[in-house]
Amino acid sequence: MGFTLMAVTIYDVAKRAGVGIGTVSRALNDSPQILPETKKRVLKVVNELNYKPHALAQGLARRRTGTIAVIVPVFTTYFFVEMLKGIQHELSNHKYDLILYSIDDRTRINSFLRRTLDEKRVDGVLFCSLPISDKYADKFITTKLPIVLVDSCHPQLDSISTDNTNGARLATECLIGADHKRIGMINAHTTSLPAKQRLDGFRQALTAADLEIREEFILTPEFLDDETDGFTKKAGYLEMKRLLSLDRVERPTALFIASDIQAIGAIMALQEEKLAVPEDMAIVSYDDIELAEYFHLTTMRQPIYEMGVLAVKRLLEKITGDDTDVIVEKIESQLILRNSCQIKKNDDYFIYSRAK
Amino acid sequence: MGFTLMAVTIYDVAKRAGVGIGTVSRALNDSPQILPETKKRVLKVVNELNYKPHALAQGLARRRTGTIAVIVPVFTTYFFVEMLKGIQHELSNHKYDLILYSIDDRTRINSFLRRTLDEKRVDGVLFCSLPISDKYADKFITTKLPIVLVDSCHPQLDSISTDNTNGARLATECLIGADHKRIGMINAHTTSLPAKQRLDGFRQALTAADLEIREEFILTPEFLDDETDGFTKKAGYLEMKRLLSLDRVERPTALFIASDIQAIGAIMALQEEKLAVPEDMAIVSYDDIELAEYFHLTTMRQPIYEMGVLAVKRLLEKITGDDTDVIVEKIESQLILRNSCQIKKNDDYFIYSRAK
DNA sequence: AGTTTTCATGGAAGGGTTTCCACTAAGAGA
DNA sequence: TCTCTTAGTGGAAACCCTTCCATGAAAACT
Repeated sequence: MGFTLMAVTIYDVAKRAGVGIGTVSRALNDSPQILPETKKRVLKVVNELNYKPHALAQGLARRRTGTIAVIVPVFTTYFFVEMLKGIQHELSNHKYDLILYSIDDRTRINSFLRRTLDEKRVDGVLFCSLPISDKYADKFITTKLPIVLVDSCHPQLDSISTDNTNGARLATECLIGADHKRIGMINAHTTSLPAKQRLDGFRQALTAADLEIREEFILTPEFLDDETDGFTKKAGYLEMKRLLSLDRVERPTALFIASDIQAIGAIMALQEEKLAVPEDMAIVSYDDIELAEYFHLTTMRQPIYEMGVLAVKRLLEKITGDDTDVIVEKIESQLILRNSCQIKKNDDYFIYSRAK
Repeated sequence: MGFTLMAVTIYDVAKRAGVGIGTVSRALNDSPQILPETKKRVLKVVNELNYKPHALAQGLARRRTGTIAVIVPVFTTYFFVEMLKGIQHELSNHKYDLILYSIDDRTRINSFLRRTLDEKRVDGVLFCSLPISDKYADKFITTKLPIVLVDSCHPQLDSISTDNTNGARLATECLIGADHKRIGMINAHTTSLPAKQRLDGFRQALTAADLEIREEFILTPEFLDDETDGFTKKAGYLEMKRLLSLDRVERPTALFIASDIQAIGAIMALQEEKLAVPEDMAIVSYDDIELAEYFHLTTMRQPIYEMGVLAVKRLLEKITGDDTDVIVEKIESQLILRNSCQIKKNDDYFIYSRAK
């Protein structure tokens, strides 16, 4: 069959099938405005010539591209991979392609957004784990370019995120339930919204249990690394070191740590002092990354994959029907119980061990 | 400024600047065929109207899209994340966008390739860790759509991959250097090219050291899971169990395991029998995934990030200059020495501990 | 001063679709 | 038999750019 060498267009198909180009287009796009037999004949020729519409030309004419943008911070972590998988999976059910932008410098968030808005290369945007300014939120609204925030939020935009405050409260309650009285927290920088919310939840739990909140037990990393907001192993290690410099009887017996990766750093600091988890220090953390299982961390798992799926579903709703109301969806996280926090028997927490 | 509401085109700019559309185009594309002052005036208007070329229209007219496709198997693993990071990073240096296709069913590899070929949505393809058939290799050649294989290869196509055979040989030599005589291997399915090559390297090392190759010490997972080729924790666990059913004096004292994740499964099997690494069983594995550090695995690290970078560089060369010769690049891996394989002193292996 | 070359410019053509409008032929209704 | 719908079709226009060709003016020649 040697003709496929030069691009075959809709005109070639039309000529060979003895019809007009409009008819070919109708045959291909399931238009009702076409005689079934004509359609059949056209499609036969389409197959013979192995004709495939040119995606760009289609996009230009249709004013939609069949592509969405996914903007994430540079993704080393399990978190984004899992989210991307959810997004990909759901997207592939709907014949959309995905253009991936990963941002390695937060000062350039806006330039990414502007480009996405201007170039008209995509039909919608998933904006993940990054803050969006009011100015750009507005631009998306006036331009009517659909956007859904994932693991982030803004009053005027659709978003899917987890309830960090509530999750942190649950995590802390787990420590309270194990009868700890002196409970502290290692947090990340509160410039990060999740960090701020997790702190709120921590406070709420203590208050509700009538426990004293001792500000010196709430630690925030001192050095500032813009990309990570302090969600690093090193930050956890250093803060734990700081805590351990306190006299034994004076320091907390249990800690809520804002992320697993910090918890792992903290555990290393404990190991250096030959201290055991949970006997010398009970720990509950957040995220349930892959490593958490190996460190027996009791931790809050976020349904990341599902967030990706939901975000795509919502985005496609906005793209197809022009649904204008704003839906802010909060997803509950789940406590994964492992050994880092001894808990009294007969508690009814859901016990889980990652299946593989 | 309120005019940006309806899409502003090159005609709007031309009219307002009092020039023709050709001139606007020339001003934007750094053509030498334009008077500097005219250019200045046009660019001023471009700014005033916040004009941005429509990416699709540009692509259609230029016959290139500024986008490349990256095709990977469904990516849970560190490996692909790292590779994607390398790719992204290098790509962003060159103003190219990335469309990500992740394949979750290998029987559909060809349909993905065909689509990429037909739709003309991308200027080039990076095809990662997947086999490509002769038929499609041919199609890429005749269509002249640039493609670079990463972590995979084909005689007629450009590729960047690591030297698995040599890497496996190095890994095995590490065990030989520690004076082990009964050395076995836990492999993955040899349907996977890397698995096959790692087995070759293993054999070469033993032969070169005049050690007997005992076929019963070479284990391959029995159950077949098409997506993973047996590179799983479970596969490692089961094969180690099988090995441990041998009498103690009869079984190997050291193992080369085809991947870290299998090694971790294997270690769990050892732990169940209260056996220690490396005292009861020395292990060297492959990949240096994030978990490897926590299990003190001596393992071969592949320069994955760099492979991504190199692949992009090569692909862009093929896209811009139409360089027709085929370059097959092999990258050396590096042995990361940790505790899972005791080694004699004064060996000159490069000692490394992952910096963070 | 006249002729040729060079250079900046305008705008048509082309890239490959979809969509809309105009047209025909056949079917329905009177 | 004649008119009014209606269904199916063809193709121009629109989508928005780049590129090429023609044009005219200025610069460089003779």
